[in-house]
Amino acid sequence: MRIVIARCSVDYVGRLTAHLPSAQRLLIVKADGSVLVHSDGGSYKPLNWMSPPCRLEEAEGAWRVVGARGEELRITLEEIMHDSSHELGVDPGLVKDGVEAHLQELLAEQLHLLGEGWRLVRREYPTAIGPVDLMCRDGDSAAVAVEIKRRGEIDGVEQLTRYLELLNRDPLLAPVRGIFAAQEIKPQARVLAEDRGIRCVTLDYNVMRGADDASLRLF
Amino acid sequence: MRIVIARCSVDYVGRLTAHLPSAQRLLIVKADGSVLVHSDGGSYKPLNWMSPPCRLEEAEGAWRVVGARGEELRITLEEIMHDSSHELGVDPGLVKDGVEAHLQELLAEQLHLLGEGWRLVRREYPTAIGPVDLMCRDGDSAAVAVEIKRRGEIDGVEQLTRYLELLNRDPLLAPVRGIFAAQEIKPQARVLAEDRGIRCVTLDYNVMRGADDASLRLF
DNA sequence: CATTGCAGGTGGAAT
DNA sequence: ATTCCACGTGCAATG
Repeated sequence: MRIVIARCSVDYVGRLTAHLPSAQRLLIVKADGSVLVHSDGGSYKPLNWMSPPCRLEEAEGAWRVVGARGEELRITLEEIMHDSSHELGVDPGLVKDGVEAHLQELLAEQLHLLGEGWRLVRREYPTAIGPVDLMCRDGDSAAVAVEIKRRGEIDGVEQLTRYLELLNRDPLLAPVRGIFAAQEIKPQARVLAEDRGIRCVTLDYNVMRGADDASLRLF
Repeated sequence: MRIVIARCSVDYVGRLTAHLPSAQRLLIVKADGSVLVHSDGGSYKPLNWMSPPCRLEEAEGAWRVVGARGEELRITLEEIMHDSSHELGVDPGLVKDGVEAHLQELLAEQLHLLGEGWRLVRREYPTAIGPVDLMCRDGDSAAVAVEIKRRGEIDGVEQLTRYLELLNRDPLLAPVRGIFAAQEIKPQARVLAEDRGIRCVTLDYNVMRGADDASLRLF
C-alpha cells in the first residue's frame, strides 16, 4: 500500500465526468492497483477513486489510472508532502452479525410477538416472484405472509403487496393476510400498508436478541 | 489528517456487530474525528469506520471511537509501523456532471425519440404524490407520463404506476399512458412494466448527448 | 456469469 | 428535522 499526501487536482471521466480543483489530499494506491483520493473530512467515501481491476501509469507529476471499462482517473500532482509504501499482507476479512437475516431468524423463533398460538409454515416461502420471508398460520390457522425489513419503506410494502396478490390466487392458502415487520417503519410506508390492510409491527432487535440469549441460557 | 499503519484488531458495535481479526491495516483519522480502517485491497469502502460526529478516546494501544448514536468502534493496536499527521486544509469539493437530471433534460429536448409529433407539456409535472419527470402529448394529443431512470428497476415501474393511477383519475388528462425510459432496463422491470401496458424505452446517453452537441454546433 | 436485493449504505434536496 | 431518491452506488448470494 502506497500512501501519498500531495497538493493535486483530479479529473474523472467514466459514467459521469467530475473534476476536483487543486487542494491537499491523501492518495492511496492499494496492492491491487486501486486508487483512492480522500479529503480531510467528509465520510468514508473518497472524493474520487478507481476500482480494481485497473492500471496506473505514473509519469512526472501526473498519474493516469485506467479502469476495465475505459473509465479514466487523472491526477495532477503539484507538490508532494509525503510518500511511503508499506507491505500489509492479505486481510483475513470481516465477520458480521446482526442484519436482516438475523431479524428473520429471531422472529421465526419468537412468533408469539405476532400473536398467540401462531406457528411457522416456513422461512423463505417460495413464490414465482421470490421468497416470502415468513409464512405462518395464526391462532385460527389462517395464512399470514410476513415481510421483514430492517428499515420499512414503501418499496417493502409494494413487495409484500405483490406477494399477497399472488398468494391469494392460491385456493389452498387464500385468504392470506400480510404483516410488515421492521425495526423502523417510515410513516409513508405505514400509511400505505395500513391502507392496504397490512398490519405493521415494529421489531426491537435488542429485546429479541436478549430473549434469544435468555432462552439459550435456559439450556 | 492522521495516518497510521499498524497491526490491529477491530470491533464494531452499532446497527450490527462486526469483528476484524489481527492484521496490518491503514488507519485514517480525519480532521472531523472520523476514522477509517482500510485493508490493502478490496474497494473504496473501508473494512470498518466511524462517521462524524464522533469522539476518539486514545489510550495506550487502544482506541475507542464513539458515534452520535452510541455506536462504538474499538481498535486494539498491537504494533505500529507508521504514524504521521498532516495539515490538509478544507477541500473545495467535487464538480459532477452527467446524471439523471441530464437525461431528463436531453429527453425533453429530443421527444422525437419517443414518437413523431410529440410535444412537451412540462418537466417535473406536479402531482399529489410527487412530480412526473415528463408529461407529454403524443401525435394524437393523448397524454403520456414519462418516468426517467438511469437504471430501470422494479421500484421505478411501481412509481410510474402510482402516478398513472392518480393521473387517470383526472378527467382532463385521462386516458394517460406511461413510458418507462432508462439507460438500462432490468428484465424483471421490463416484464412488470409491459404487463401493465407501460412502454419501455432504452436511452442511449452518448447518442443523446452527441445529438445535443450537434444541435448546439448548429447555432 | 448475470441478476437481485441489502447496506452500519452515504449524500443531497425538498418538504 | 424528516423523508425521498439517486449513487461512478458496492456487495454478496443465488440461479
